[in-house]
Amino acid sequence: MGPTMHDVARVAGVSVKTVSNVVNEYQHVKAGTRSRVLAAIDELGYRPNLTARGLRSGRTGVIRLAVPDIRQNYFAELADEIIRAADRRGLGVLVQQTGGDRERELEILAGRSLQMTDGLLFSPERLGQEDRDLLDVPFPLVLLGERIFGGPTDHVTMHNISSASAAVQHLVEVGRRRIAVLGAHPDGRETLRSSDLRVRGYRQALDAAGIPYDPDLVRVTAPWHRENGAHAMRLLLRAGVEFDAVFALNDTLALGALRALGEAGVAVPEDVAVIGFDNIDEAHFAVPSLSSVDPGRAKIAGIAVDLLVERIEEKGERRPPRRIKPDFGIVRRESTGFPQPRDVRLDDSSGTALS
Amino acid sequence: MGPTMHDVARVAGVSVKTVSNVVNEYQHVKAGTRSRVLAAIDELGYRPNLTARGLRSGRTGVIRLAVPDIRQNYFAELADEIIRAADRRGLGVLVQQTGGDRERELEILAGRSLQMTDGLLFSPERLGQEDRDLLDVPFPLVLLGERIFGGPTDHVTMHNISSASAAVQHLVEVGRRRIAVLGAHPDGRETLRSSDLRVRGYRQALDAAGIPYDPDLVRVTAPWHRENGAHAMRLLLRAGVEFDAVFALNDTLALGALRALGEAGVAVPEDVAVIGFDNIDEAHFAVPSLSSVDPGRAKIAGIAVDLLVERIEEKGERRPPRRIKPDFGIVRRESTGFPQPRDVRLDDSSGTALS
DNA sequence: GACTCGGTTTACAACGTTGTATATTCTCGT
DNA sequence: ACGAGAATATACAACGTTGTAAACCGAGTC
Repeated sequence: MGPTMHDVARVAGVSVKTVSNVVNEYQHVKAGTRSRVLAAIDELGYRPNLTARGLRSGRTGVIRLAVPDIRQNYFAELADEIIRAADRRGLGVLVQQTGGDRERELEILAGRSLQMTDGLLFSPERLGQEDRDLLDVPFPLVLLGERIFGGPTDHVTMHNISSASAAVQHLVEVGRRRIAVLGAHPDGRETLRSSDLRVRGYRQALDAAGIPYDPDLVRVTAPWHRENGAHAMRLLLRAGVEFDAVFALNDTLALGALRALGEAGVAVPEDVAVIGFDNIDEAHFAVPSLSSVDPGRAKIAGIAVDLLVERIEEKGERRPPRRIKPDFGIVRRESTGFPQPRDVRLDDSSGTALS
Repeated sequence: MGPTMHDVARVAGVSVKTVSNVVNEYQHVKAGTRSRVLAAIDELGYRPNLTARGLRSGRTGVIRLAVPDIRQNYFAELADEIIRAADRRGLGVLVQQTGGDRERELEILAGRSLQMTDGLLFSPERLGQEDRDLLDVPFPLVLLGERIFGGPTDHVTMHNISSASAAVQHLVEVGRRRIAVLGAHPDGRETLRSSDLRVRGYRQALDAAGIPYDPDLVRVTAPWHRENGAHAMRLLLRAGVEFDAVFALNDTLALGALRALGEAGVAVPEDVAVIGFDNIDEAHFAVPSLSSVDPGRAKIAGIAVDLLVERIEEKGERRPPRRIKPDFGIVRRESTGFPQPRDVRLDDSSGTALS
């Protein structure tokens, strides 16, 4: 254990509180005293004990981020943005993984595990609308993603329907009419999962373009891993259904699909155009480079941290929960016939929505 | 702020210490007392305050992991393994990023930032052998990676030379003799960086196979990003140097190289065989799938956490620093002519049409 | 020279927990 | 019945920090 304020106080010949005042840059400390204390701090190599400070203040300066799996590109990139945003505000980020396990997600909410943190950013993968009441937890919580709506917490999500619709519209604009979907969810009923929302956007775009809906083109694929994208693509090719474009509900599926198309000798984008969702870094470097929906990840991270900090600093009255969706954009790349990557910003609802 | 032990004690009609004893599963508590306390805990929804516990015990149950950039596959996968290993031991992981910035790396070591942690796992990217003395820090530290050797701390690294040599030997075994290297470092002198070590392994393998060394085949490429891999590959193709294989010093470079080879219409592995290093998840799903060196990441993570825990629990005398290198393996995939077994794990219903 | 009033410094308690030492109760053998 | 010794429960202090209130100091005022 390093030296404490008491050690510094003894060396400098002052009281502990004076040391504390110097450390906390309190105004009314005489210059001479200050420099004596600073010298002692330097001499002893004193560092404030944040645990003790945390006990006094009730704050730790650390927030938790709980995601399904940090290896998934989307979450790695999200974590990166969140760590940066938190760092700018002087906060550390403790990362936890649920591995897409419902029990683990419940544990996270129960605060059963580590709670030496000021708040939680939570991106659930198995909890659903029916678990909404579990979100009423006794600590600051901001929800990420689209599995639960209308809960008692702040919620940062994306324009799933309209951005999916814009993606499909982009395929229509490059002349496609038989557009397959990869990544639908087995459950027939339309729910509030992102897969269902994105499929809804797909149907809206078809309607708007006057293209009939063909259920054979909507392929069930879960979970959204690369191999599943490839597998679903192979099945679709084998099924003999005619199609000239693919809308993959995330980039990872799309990259798997690119692989399967490559294996089968199908040219992209000549024979089949492909667009993904998430705009992960890798989309830029795939062969061919992958067009995608950019959901505004950096903004999502910044807003999420801001909301959480707001909640942490909230005194008495709790303001009502907010739901925020950043702007999205369609990134046109080779897989839909745009050789030079060009980022185009679209927005169906001018500015950050607040609901 | 939630209820404290004092609240529980009052409700249960016992002393705080008895509550503490129940919470800590101390042996000698009468069954009746225990159940009364547990009932009170339940009624109030009491949760122990880990900050206070940390102050008493001097332990926080949290370790820091500092890596250059969590978005890089290697580090995401390393972080994943470390979070799992730490979780198994009841530890949380606070993730920090240095962004490959020397100043940030120095700050990390200075403990200037957050030190409400029990120890640090540190993977530097800019510090080098000359900074060895800076590693003598007043908190438990385990070093990851190969930028600094012989420092005063425990160090988990890999068999860079022999595994690189094995990779090249694998290329020789599949009949290649003109083997290019992607990812060498500009600095001429051989140092202890992983790039230099891996190039040394390359030369050893050439010597062993009786293949002459051709400096034109060793391409300087830094940093190790996908686009640089593609760029270096394009330059090599344009340079008119003859080659029938590529050893990329990491998988990310190799994936970039695959892209450039694809663009140029060069067949992999028929015209050029490619092997990478790190065996990131993505190598498995590239087109074609990428052969690679598996450095034993899971073991690295487990050992690193174990060493750190050992240091944290160390009482008086400090044992001398250890250096540990897990076993490595060569993973043979399509890019060196080994067709990939289709091991697909999926949902029952995956890949089918929605209707 | 007593008095006021800021600036400066201090002692003390408190944050919530657990180790130590001590007190109380129980169990058992004689 | 009566200790001996174990089992059970308690009071108090301490971890390192900071808020509170009070004390101290020096200079200006009457």
